[in-house]
Amino acid sequence: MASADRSTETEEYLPSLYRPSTILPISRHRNALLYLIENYPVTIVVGQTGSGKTTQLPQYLHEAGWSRDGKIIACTQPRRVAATTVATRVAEEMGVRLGEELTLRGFRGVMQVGYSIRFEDMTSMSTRIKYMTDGMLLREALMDPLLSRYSVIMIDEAHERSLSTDILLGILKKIRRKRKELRIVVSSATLQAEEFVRFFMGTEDDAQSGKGNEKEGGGNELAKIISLEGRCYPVDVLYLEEPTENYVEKAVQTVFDIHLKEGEGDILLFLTGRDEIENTVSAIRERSQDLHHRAPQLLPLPLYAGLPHDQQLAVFDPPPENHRKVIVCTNIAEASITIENVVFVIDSGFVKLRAFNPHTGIDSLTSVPISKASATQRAGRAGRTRAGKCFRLYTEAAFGEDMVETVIPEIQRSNLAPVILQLKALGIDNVVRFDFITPPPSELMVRGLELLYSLGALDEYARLTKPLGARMAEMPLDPMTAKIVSPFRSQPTKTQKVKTNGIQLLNSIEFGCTEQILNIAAMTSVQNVFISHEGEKKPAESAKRKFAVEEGDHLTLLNVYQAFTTKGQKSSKWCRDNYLNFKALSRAVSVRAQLKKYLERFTADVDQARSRSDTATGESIRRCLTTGYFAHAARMQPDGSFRSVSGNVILWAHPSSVMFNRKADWVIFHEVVETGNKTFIRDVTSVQKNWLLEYAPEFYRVRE
DNA sequence: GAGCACTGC
Repeated sequence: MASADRSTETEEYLPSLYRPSTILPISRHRNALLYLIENYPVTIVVGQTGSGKTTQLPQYLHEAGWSRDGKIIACTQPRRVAATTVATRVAEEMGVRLGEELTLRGFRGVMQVGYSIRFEDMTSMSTRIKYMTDGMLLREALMDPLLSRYSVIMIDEAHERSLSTDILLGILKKIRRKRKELRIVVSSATLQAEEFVRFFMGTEDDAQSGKGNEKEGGGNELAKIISLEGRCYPVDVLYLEEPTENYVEKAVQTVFDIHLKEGEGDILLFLTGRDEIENTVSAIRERSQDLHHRAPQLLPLPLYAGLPHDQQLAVFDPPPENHRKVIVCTNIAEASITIENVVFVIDSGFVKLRAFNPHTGIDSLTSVPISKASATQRAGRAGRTRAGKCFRLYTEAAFGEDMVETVIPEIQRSNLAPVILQLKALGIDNVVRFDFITPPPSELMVRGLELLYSLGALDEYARLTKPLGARMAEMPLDPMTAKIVSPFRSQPTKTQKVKTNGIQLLNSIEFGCTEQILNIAAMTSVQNVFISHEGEKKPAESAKRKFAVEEGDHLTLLNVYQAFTTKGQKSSKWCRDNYLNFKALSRAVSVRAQLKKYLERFTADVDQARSRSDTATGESIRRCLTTGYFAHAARMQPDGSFRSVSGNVILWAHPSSVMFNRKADWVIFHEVVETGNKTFIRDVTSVQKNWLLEYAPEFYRVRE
């Protein structure tokens, strides 16, 4: 132990190129890992942060020959940033190992180690180890259903149970039956290891009947667990003696208690959202003025995903002399972002979680108690640099009795329309019987199937339609947006033919607005287009008004996109002057380019479509939007609220919408978010009632 | 008249 500790210290002085990877805890398990992977189809690696599994295991596999004969070792990550940083680091390490070829070091390393994320494919023919986002591997499965290029597929951070991870696990279990030589590695936190084993042990029929067994191989031959110790420092966990009514107030108080009574080290405070964070930062700043001017000072910094990028980076800067940083953050710092030098963690015990209600079709975003796994993860953030302390703003009894072990997987609380579409495109005809590690509730399945049917992506036998449904699945868009971008008509179903005199869902080419629809689809795919600098709300509002279009947000977003790419010349200065988010708009440009490539592949008529786009009117664009968003329709009530068509729910235009204080009758909207006690619709556009009846006759006939 | 956890293709 002593020697391990010493080498950890020296590590910080050494350039990363010479990082002595042999001292990582995983190196002791090298042979055991290789033995298991050689002899068992599935290996579950239980490893804490800092065990080195992500960086070392793919290298061991490479050295052991798993990348011979042109095969590739894949390692998936739930986040883009992880895929790129890990790949870069492993390329450096391998460069060192090829010591005699010093001049080729970086080159050789980068060529053998690559990464693939959306918009960035850093791989080549000679790539042997490939880090990638889990969503990217799923995309590849559309082209190569057996993922035949890969000899080993490691699903890293599987315990996070992202949508893509869960789908991949089911797909991999299926692939493994056809490719006995494929090796699957699942990396997991302690709590869920057994669940992964049970999943891979069970046959498909067992999954349906709810019981696993060990039929295949006649025993425990399929999946094995191996545990790696992590490398982190001990963290003292402290609880409240009495529960608190107001954790925000308690948090501020705890910050000052730590500041006055504890030693050096920064503080990480977990809260739930932007509002709470900004209020807390101000409260800490205000109360800091009471500190003696020569005593150590506090520097409170907000951190959440919606914060402009430069302000996010501020949390990594070393604080000025005589200052202690207090980073007040959302869940973003639980797994996505690591900040060095944090010694104290304050955990509110809450997180905002999204859940989809299949009866109303509404996504709610509400604050709920975290899971035990999350609490452990948050506490661990205090022990990355040296021994730390975690102050939990709840009682030990609440931890033991009120908190669930792990959070409900995303697949059990999401709109499944995109999942179903993806599975169908992967050739899974019977999605209800698909081998999910945890099957989603049937109401979610039914709702998803209904939506896809009404969009024309599935026929009355729930088969994927061709070309429309198949093409929709290929595009990186949600199904409703994919419908309006897709250049294909849906084939009328038998009942439609009878009931609607042959009127069908049209497409953007026929409406003559393909170019505009591409821009709108790209804009609704990015977040936070408008920025409001703190204390500058007024000028930001009037800047926004310049782009506003009376008919709604979609045409307003179209205006912004067109201004950015023409007048604004895609410049960051122009964005600043107009209170627009340069990064978001640049991303919209990339998304649009990508969507355009899909369209070009789908149809040779794009040029023709472009010439017709000059004649596009606001009305034709709004009509086209209606063909995809008819299920998201609502009607304004006399009091200014809206009543939704499906679920009959009271909705309010989001304050960011141009419809916030405008009169309208019928509208369609991109998304609904329920927060606290109000339900908001975002990206709202006015339409006419007869368009809804015209473009979605069956949907509205049923509703009436 | 007042507000948006986190990811990913």
